[in-house]
Amino acid sequence: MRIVLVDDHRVVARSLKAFLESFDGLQVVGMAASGEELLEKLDEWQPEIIVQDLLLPGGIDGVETTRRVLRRQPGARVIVLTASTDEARMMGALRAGACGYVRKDAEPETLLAAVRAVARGKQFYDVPPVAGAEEDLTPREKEVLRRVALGRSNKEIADELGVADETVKTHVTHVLSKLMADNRAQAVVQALKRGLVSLDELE
Amino acid sequence: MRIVLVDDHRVVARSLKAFLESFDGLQVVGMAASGEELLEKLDEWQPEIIVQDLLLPGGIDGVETTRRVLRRQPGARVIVLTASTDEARMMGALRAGACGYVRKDAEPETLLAAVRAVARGKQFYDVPPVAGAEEDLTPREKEVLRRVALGRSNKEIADELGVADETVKTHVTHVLSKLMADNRAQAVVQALKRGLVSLDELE
DNA sequence: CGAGAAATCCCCCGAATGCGGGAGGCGCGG
DNA sequence: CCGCGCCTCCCGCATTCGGGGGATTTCTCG
Repeated sequence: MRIVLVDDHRVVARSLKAFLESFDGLQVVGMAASGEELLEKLDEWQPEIIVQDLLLPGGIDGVETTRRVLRRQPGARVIVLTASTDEARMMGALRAGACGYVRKDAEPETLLAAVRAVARGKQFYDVPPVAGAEEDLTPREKEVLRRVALGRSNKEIADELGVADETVKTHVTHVLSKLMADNRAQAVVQALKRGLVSLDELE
Repeated sequence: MRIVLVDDHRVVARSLKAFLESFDGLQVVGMAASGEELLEKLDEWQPEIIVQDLLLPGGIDGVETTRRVLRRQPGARVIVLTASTDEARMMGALRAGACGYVRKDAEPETLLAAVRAVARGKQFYDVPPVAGAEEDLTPREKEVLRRVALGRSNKEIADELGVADETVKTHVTHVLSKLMADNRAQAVVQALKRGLVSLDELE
């Protein structure tokens, strides 16, 4: 099994390598710290399985990385290995074509099982604890929410988006309602918890 | 070297074990997923070195874990291994007596170097990229900030703290100034980025 | 003792926020 | 075709925010 690890935490990546390679038949043929790096080396490595964190630095995030990898190598199998219970992002990865999902706080055997299941062409999902009602914000609402998290005022957001501030107020009201938040501060926290925006991308 | 790993991500912990034990003289004699678990097994394991994440589940966080461990085993050496560039929390751990600090996105050799340095009685700090002007909020200001992050209004905070809302306004103004934030939403983001509050503790 | 920080309270004031409602246009799928 | 969701805009209104000023007490530290 030719495996590639994608994790910006090099200590973690190298350790995963040691762990996985302690089992027969598993070989880590490459490690990347970002989506860009993975895409660069993809042809060279020709991995069968990609174990990938969702929280990656650089221009393309984990979900986008998965999407692009599978477009280039439809035969590859992507296992998402992530720390946070990041439902929105996880759903995104699955929709992007990942066929495995393991949380970092799972038993190591779980990851191993995932690798082996996926290698046999099966899917493997370390089931999330709760289904969780998918709060879907409209594209516009997400844009507004992102800017709210950046501390922008309604008027500033209106200027940036080229609309009237009444429009922004409407969007904000809808966002607050959907996130069950009483004000922008709570909306920001909720957005972060649900992975609608990430701390790292703010600034 | 008797090493104990503390990380709630079991996949990561087990992998670290594999990585560290691939070197002579290093032996992982125990792994814990929380501060409580570590404290329970401390007498049994008798570790010389403890490699510990700062973001731990359960009642006691990473900093508090370090503090308690060193109170019980002053001879033990604690290396903090953390993912986020979490300055406030890091400083807390150092003040609590940790003698090593390595970021998870460092080179694996860095962790190895840290273990070996610490084993020889030295300190090892994988220097943070920027010194970062330590914004020290007063205790009261931190209390207020936490509640701002919870989405409380000034009046609500005033009631909770049993003071007048003008007082809260003063504190909030000071916090905004110190965090260089223009409004509460930005203050929340800054607080999260600096580890003054953590996402997990918010509800 | 005196300096200074911390915490508390007070006033004024303009701007931003959040809520309620209404309303028109546009595109997509039944 | 007709409805429905999305985006857009508008009005009014009570509340909250954030900045400015100044004031007091308590406490620590040199």
